[in-house]
Amino acid sequence: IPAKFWRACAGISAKAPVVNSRVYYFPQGHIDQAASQPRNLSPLVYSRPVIPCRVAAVNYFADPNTDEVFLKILLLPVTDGSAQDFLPPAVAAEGNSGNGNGDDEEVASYAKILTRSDANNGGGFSVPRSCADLVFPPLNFEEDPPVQNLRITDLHGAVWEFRHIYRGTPRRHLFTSGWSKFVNSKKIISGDTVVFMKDSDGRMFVGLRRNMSLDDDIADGGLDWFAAMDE
Amino acid sequence: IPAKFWRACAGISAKAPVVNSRVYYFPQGHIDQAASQPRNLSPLVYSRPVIPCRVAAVNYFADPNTDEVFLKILLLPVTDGSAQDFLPPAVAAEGNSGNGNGDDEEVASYAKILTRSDANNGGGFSVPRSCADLVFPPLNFEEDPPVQNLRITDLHGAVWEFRHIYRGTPRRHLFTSGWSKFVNSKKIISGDTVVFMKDSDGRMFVGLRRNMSLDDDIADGGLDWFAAMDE
DNA sequence: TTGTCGGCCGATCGCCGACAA
DNA sequence: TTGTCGGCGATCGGCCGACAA
Repeated sequence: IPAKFWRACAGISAKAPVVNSRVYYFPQGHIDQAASQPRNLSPLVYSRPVIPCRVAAVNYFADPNTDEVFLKILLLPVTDGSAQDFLPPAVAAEGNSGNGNGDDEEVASYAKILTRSDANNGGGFSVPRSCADLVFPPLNFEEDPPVQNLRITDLHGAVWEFRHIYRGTPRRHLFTSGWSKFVNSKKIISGDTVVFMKDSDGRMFVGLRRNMSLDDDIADGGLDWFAAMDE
Repeated sequence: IPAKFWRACAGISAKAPVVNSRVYYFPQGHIDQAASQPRNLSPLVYSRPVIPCRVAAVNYFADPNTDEVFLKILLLPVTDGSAQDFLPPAVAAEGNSGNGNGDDEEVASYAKILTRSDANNGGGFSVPRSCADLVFPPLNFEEDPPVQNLRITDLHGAVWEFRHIYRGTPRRHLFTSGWSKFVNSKKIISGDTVVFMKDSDGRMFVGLRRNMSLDDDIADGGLDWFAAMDE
């Protein structure tokens, strides 16, 4: 997926490492915290607690089941001086747009944590005013009520249609038809976050951030298996 | 699963080989027709088109997803004369009741191919008269209407509850409440077959036979990878 | 005896404004 | 500005007898 969408979905606190920057890799931390055990690692990797590396590639993905975004980071150990400009072509093709692909283009985005009313009740979604202003096409307010159908693409390319209406007393923006199908299909629950995005061509996208805390479990700062080296 | 249930569900045309009988095994036929490739076979197996074998074990199973019954058959090649009474304990424990386990006990069973009304419409099931007589407890016909709740176990031990009622003009046996939940949960469609069974203790069971023919594709005689040898 | 149909009743879904935080 | 609630109309599931094959 494009890096700009990854950043919008992952949130401000998530940072992707810069390609060709140098980092420290902590094998034991990786083993402890990874959901799946890392594979294809030479036994030599475990022989030291920390390994200086160069970030050879960073690729952006969205989980096909949960829509959660994640990174694949290719690290190459640096022996401090030799052969540092060896650039493998391996991962580069897998996650499209590693970088340099329209990355300067800006993306308008708005993230909202879903309330119980958004996720469970009546099947509607209360659109925050600034979300409607920032990413959705302006309504024709001379209609009564103002209403439009939005076609929004998720991170896998599937298109979802939402009825966007401005009504009620006092007036507010709402998603009605199409919203509950989206919620049920994605198994979204209150506390999860939806991220609406619009690229410079006006195309709209939607991503998800799952609520990682039945009891505010994991701290907000990321679980890093690497740390940036001081230059 | 017990062999008696396997036989009731598989139908009259399916035949399980007799343990210790001699058969011919056709490796190429197995490879051609098997959904999954056979594993752990010595390359020697493929060196000949047909291999004389002894049936060492036959075990009865029901697919956890489709409820379809199937067999696991352990074949041992016979070298014609030597070491024929070598009996491995391998598969014997896996599918309970290989044989000899209450196999003489009789099972009343009734199989019905589901009509569109059974599978799609209104959510009811038209119980054939003889099915009700053979396997379900008799209703109290002095009630109006005669009605009872049946608790029927599937081949994985899960219990399903059906409301069995005798009503309508003219009177007929029907399943109402509980039937559609069963149909939806098992993904049953018209053309599939349900098999109702009752053991000698009056416990009732239900199995399924899926309709293997979008266009009456496969002939009725089984796909045998072995053939009985003449004695 | 039993497959299919239309009627109909109740449950659920989901769109709505009211109201208050 | 927006979260939650009760109302209520439309839709759907599913129980029913009628009727015919």
